[in-house]
Amino acid sequence: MPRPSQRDRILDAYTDLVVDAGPETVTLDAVAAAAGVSKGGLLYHFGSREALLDGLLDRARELNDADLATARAADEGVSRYYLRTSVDDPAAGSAVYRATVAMIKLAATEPRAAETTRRCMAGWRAAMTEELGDPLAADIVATVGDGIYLRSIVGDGSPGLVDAVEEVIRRAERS
Amino acid sequence: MPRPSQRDRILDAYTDLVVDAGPETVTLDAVAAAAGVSKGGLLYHFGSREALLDGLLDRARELNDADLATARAADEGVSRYYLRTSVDDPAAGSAVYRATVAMIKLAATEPRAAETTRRCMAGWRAAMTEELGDPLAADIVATVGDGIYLRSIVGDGSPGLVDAVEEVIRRAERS
DNA sequence: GTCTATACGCGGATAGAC
DNA sequence: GTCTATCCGCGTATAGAC
Repeated sequence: MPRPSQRDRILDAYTDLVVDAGPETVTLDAVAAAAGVSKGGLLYHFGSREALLDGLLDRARELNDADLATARAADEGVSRYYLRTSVDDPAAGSAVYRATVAMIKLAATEPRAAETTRRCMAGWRAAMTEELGDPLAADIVATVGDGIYLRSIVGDGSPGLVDAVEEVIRRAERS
Repeated sequence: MPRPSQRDRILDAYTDLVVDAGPETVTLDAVAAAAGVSKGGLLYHFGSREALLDGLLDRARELNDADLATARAADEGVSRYYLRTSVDDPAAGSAVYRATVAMIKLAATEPRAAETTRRCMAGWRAAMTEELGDPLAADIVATVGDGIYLRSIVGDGSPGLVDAVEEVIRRAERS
């Protein structure tokens, strides 16, 4: 992994700010300061606020797709992988996780972000349906994962589910 | 029910705008126009943007509490009631539903909204735990409901779950 | 490539008429 | 109580130096 480009550093800063302050309060000034560049410098890399959003969304999508690929290749299976990584802590979370949370927070306001989020969710649901065979079981697992994301958006964890991933899947599968 | 006060009309307009455009784009001008008053008129009733937010949050909380009380009294039980009403369509939704969606969208940015949302969620979870006995089953049902809300935030329905409410609860309960 | 300085528009809030 | 007019601050974007 080469050292992160200036572009990536800026996107990292933007992502972090969105995750812990919310989209509305994030200004170009704040992003620039957090990334260690001036506003002018930021606007050299991303011509506008919208371009910055697109940058975040593109990267979120890439990270998501890579993560889904990893999950598909994992021994534990997609469902287990998804549920397990959904209960991560947003603050200490992985790059994918933080990008995803940022994307969802942005989705409350930006149609583009909502669209990208739907795409990502659909990918996971499809993979889980494929894996579990039973569409309803897949839908339950996917929805539980989505619920966990919503909770982290509102600053709530899902402690009860962390240790119950196996059992949740087992119950979802019963017919 | 007396005809809605001007205050309520304004809150209705604000709620609707947040639900279908997102918090970031909603200006006092837009709210005033939608409510059929001038910006000055709006600011007579709510002294600031923040006061307007508080108004929405207070009402959302009231509506939520009343809804929870209804659910507790319902023959079908809290879990079934919660899941069933969670799959409502946001556009055509009830007042509680729209207020809740608005609150969650606001939660992405406003700590106060996040706090209120957590409170509301906790109330439902508690009621379901009480009802089902099994904490994990309650947690699963609650999380599925939350996931359904997240989906409607990003403009996605949960068609597969609409007709499967009974079955979802049945599976969640299995131990 | 990155910075400083500045122009510009918009949204929030106030003052005061009616 | 509700309106119009106006002010002010802030955030985006541009121009141009280095």
